[in-house]
Amino acid sequence: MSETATNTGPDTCEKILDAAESLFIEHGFAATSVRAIAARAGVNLAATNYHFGSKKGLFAAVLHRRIQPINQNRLQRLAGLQHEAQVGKRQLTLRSILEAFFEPLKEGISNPCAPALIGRMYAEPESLIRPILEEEFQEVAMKYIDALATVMPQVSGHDLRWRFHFLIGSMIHLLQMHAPLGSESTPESFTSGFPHLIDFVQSGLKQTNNGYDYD
Amino acid sequence: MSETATNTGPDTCEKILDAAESLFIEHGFAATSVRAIAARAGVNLAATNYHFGSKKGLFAAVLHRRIQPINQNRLQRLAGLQHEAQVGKRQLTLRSILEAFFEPLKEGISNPCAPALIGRMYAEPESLIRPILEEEFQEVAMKYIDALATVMPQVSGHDLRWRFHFLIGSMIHLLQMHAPLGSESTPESFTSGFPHLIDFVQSGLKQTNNGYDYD
DNA sequence: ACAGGATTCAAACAATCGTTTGATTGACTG
DNA sequence: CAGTCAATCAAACGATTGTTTGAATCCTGT
Repeated sequence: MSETATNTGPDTCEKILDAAESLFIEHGFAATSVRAIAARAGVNLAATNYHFGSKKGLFAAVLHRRIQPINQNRLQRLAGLQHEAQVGKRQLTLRSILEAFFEPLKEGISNPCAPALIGRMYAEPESLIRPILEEEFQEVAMKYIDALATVMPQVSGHDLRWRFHFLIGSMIHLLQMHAPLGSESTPESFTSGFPHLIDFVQSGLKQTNNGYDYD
Repeated sequence: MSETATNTGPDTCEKILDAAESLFIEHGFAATSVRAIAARAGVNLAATNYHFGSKKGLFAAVLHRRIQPINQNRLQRLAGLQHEAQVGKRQLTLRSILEAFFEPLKEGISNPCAPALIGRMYAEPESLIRPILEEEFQEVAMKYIDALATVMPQVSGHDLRWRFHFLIGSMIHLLQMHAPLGSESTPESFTSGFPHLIDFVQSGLKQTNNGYDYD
């Protein structure tokens, strides 16, 4: 993995990462060939194996480049919220936690296709993404579930984990932009669906169903 | 596609479908070879192309075999509910609609891996599954959204479609059994997560957030 | 200017891919 | 029994797969 980036213009590694990213989003991991990646990147076929070891290594690198800053942002925001709550400046709320979790997806990311990439990631076979997912995501999930537990003390840890699970599912489905059946899958449909996502999962997490009111 | 099933034992077509199904679930479409399918099915390599035309044709057949009875069950149940409501026997409720939509997934299906297959389906590239999805799913989605609209008249059609979209996402995430991070992915985790799914999406659909109560 | 490590290159590696072919089998019909 | 058609078979088709090789080239530090 090259560390020298003194030259102007995109580094070879970055060119490969960019090309691989777009192709993985489009066709998935297995259906994307290393040759197609090298061709789109405009580099030699052997460059991929030289810089990333293997096709799987490249896949992990592509994911890490996008997920890392998002999760770092998530942790920073959550820590900020918890600090504000501790000094009594502003109390921790469910919605503030959800916004801290979701908004890093749509802002600050250099490339707007980062959400699409994360959506596609969940579409790969478990054997491929499970190790990556545990490595990249475990800390964030744990800390956010803990934070949710503090604002929803009446919900058991077991139930809360399930609800968080469906939160992820709703998010992934928006990121994959399996558009609402019939409508178009545009980049804007992600940002426009964003408020709906927050409202949906907020209600799902709270679950104010009183048990008798089922209509 | 053979129609003669006078012999005892599984038909060649069924053996291929069973083998393909398990392999598609395990590795996805692109990462599953026709040779691996034929080997697991115990049939000749050429049998797949003979009976299903192509690998894609086999994929569509595998999906159709599982989705068709589920969606038929969904439509029957919904029609039954609407009939009961029309004759005043029992009024239509949100939960009854949700149960009519979800329960066909876990019952009556000959093979318990049908849910897993549907989960995997959504993991394939759009270009592959979009036509299948529109063909198999459009009617059910439309009718259920209409039914939801009658029990939630205060929600606009636009909002309702988004909420239904997240309902699907939550369901898919459970079907794919991307287990709650760290825990095991077992067939039982699907049935045990089922009530949580219904509770979650029921709250998400209703959205009793009053706008001021955010904690 | 020169040595030396990092990078790029064309070419080839063995393996596997989806699909097709043409012969062979088996069961049923006339 | 002869004839017919669907089904199965071994074998091969050309194309593409991920990866490796060894020489050529670039860039840096002395």
